[in-house]
Amino acid sequence: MSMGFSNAKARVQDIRGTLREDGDEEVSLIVSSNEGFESCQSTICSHHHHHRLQSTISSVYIPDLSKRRHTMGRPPCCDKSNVKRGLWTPEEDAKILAYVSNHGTGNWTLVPKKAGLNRCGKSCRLRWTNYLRPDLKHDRFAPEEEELIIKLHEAIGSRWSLIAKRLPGRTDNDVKNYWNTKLRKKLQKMGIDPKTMHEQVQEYNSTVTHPTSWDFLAQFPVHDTEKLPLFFNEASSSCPSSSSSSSTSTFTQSYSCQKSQAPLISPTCTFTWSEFLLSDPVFSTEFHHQEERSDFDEMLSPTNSSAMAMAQNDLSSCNITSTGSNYRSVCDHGTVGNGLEENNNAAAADHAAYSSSASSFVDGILDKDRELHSRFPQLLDPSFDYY
DNA sequence: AAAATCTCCAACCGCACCCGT
DNA sequence: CACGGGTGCGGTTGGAGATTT
Repeated sequence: MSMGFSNAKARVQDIRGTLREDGDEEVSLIVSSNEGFESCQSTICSHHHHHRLQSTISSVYIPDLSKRRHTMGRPPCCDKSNVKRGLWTPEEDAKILAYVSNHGTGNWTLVPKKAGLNRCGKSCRLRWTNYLRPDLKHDRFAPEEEELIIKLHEAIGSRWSLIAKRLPGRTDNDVKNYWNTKLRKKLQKMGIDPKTMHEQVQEYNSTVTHPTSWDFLAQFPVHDTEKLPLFFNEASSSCPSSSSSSSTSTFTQSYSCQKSQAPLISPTCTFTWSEFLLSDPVFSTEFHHQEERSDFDEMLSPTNSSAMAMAQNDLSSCNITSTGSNYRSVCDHGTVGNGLEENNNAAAADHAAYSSSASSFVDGILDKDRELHSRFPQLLDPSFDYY
């Protein structure tokens, strides 16, 4: 049974909390739906930053109020305004939850009045969409999520809402904050300027209009789906040779030199961004909305597809290295040589250890970079010809 | 130990777009 | 077509807590 308040199928009838002797709080929710009433209980642990109810309606999110920061984003912009701003109290959260569960979302300007809140409607909407929504994740970003954010940002820039839609349970605000506080700095430390990368992609995209470039890149071969990132496996369901893959097999193939192995690849197994995006339940649903449709029509149109193709190319086939201030795709422009081909296999063999040692995508890149340099010191030789 | 600096992220702002009238 | 309310979105802020000096 999966419930979400956004469609008003479930209604919170009552919320009660009891403080236990150990400091944790016992929370009881009475939820009704068209399937009847349901009671669920959970414990808010004082040492956990966030919390989800563990029950059959685990999608209902109860924030850990004990750790809430008592800060404000900014002081009230208008003293004449009589509405409250700043952090939300548990009581206010409960009112929003109760209101949304009873009435659903929409018409947020009426919410404060109907819910008995001294807030502006916009603030209520933000609180719901960014924090209280039951389908939100409140745990740390996974390496797979990092990877996806980086690649999508490279392809489409800071269109956080679109990126967030590829990350179930994450809001645009989450992604944006994570990018600004973590990922951007990590990339910059590696000598990668994310802004420049995206601009280069855009520039390349604007100069390359010949459809064959898209055809070539879009059909960039996939050798072995078992080694592909998880989200590519999702997209490659049409590929007869695709098989299931564990979520740990995320990184290695991203650094393998696919292009040099093109002859080995079955021509029947291809990948396209449009397939990738449409294959996702979240995306495919959203794609029916006109706004997103126009966004992605634009993004995926033949004349604008090279950016996505480049990103796809990068994702599926490139050997990313970070040497000094350079960020380059070793295999982008030609054969690298037997060494790297060999390395592809070696990298696959090393996959398990590699995945477990890398704490994040970026860390993974750095690890892989070091590994490559130790295996193939000729890559560091200035006379080495990539082309 | 205290001060300075950095990190994180919830919340805000303001613009643009959608949609009904 | 114009208007206005509602909503979506990206950029920005600011202060508590963490870390460094």
